[in-house]
Amino acid sequence: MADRKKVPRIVVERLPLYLRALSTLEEGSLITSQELGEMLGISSAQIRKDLSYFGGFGKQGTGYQVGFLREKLREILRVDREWGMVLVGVGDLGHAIARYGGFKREGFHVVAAFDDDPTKIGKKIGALEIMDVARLPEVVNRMGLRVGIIAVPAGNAQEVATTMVTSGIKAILNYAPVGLTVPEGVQVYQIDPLVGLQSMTHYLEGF
Amino acid sequence: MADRKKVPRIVVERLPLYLRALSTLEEGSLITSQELGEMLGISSAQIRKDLSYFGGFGKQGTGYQVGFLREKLREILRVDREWGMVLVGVGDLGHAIARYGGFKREGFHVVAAFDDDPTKIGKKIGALEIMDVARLPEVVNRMGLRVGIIAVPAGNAQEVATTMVTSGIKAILNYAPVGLTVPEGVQVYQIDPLVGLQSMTHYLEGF
DNA sequence: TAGATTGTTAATCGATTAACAATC
DNA sequence: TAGATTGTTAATCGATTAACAATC
Repeated sequence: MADRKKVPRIVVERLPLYLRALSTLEEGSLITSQELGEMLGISSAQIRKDLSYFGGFGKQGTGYQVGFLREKLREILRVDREWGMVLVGVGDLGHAIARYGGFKREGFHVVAAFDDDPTKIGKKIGALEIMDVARLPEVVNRMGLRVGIIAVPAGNAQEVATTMVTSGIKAILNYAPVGLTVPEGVQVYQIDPLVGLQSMTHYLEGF
Repeated sequence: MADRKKVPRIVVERLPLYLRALSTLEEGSLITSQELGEMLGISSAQIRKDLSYFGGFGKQGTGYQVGFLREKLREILRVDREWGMVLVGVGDLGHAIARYGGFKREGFHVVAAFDDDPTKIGKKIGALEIMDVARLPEVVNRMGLRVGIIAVPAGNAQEVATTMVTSGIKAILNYAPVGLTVPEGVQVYQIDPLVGLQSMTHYLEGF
């Protein structure tokens, strides 16, 4: 019943996890914040608090209807539609990304792929023709794309990000191991496996 | 000068970023917390506080010696050595991971690769022969490995994680879109691009 | 020394948890 | 109604920032 106060980013980042857990359950069934919390290793209070930023989706004494809550979360996250994405960088990682079924299944589709390597341009990746990155602005504009994926080496990532932003991209999934500078209002989500490895090894005592 | 109080995980996860920034600088040069903060978009106070959990590495009035601080961070994170890693799941993503130069460059090497697909077992990935996942415990034990990477579908990830843990793995980089349950003392770092996409689209108003 | 920046303490800010009235 | 669980407020916890004495 809130919707007034600013929603912390960390709250928004938990909603996809709730969505993921709900999709393992029967549409028509009921679930309590307690049960959902146990599935995710999160307190029931946190789940109720998180949801309350966006409204009241449950029933006292009963819990939440799985299908209904799922629909509401999809609306909040705006994943109740299909999103076309532009991919820049078609190396090993780019190939894996373009082919990954987990994105498509959730409505995220790579609809254009770019590289700056002349030996790759013109080749196909699935049904997609790899294009010269110079054509990115034109394509993003024509297709009205808002989501971009960066899978180029660290040294080229900022340049690609800047091009994306000036072309109209508003959300960037960045696989390059470098922090990006983008204007206010543009989202960046950093995929950083090396940070993961390097922080985990800190805890490996005695090896 | 502290080293008493418990270090928050979020602090440990920032150290790799400091390390990354430092490696773009001259070994022998000096840097202030102010400058390092500007490079990373972090306050200078936070950098000094983070470092103070582990000791005093700077000089008042001067700043930090790049090479020295870098060495200290490498010790703290235990990345002042080579780490052998076991990879399970050799699909597109697994291939990209095994071939990724960014891990090797920082001393993280995939030294054994496994899959449960009979058509893949025996094939090579670079110099590595893909082995039956049934042999994982034996290999992890023999090679004394502590770090594992999971690149299997969501449905198999927990099973793989459990096998890894019973085999002696203490740190898991998990690319499967599912939360893992592991015993206390085992580290998990979740790579979750879909969470990234789904949380970013929330902010895309009016598209 | 004079100037500058660290390392640390205290103040602030924000997120999580606890508790319970509301209500289904 | 009686029992249960939400939604929300207040209390707690933890992380970030500000400020400054220490000191190079």
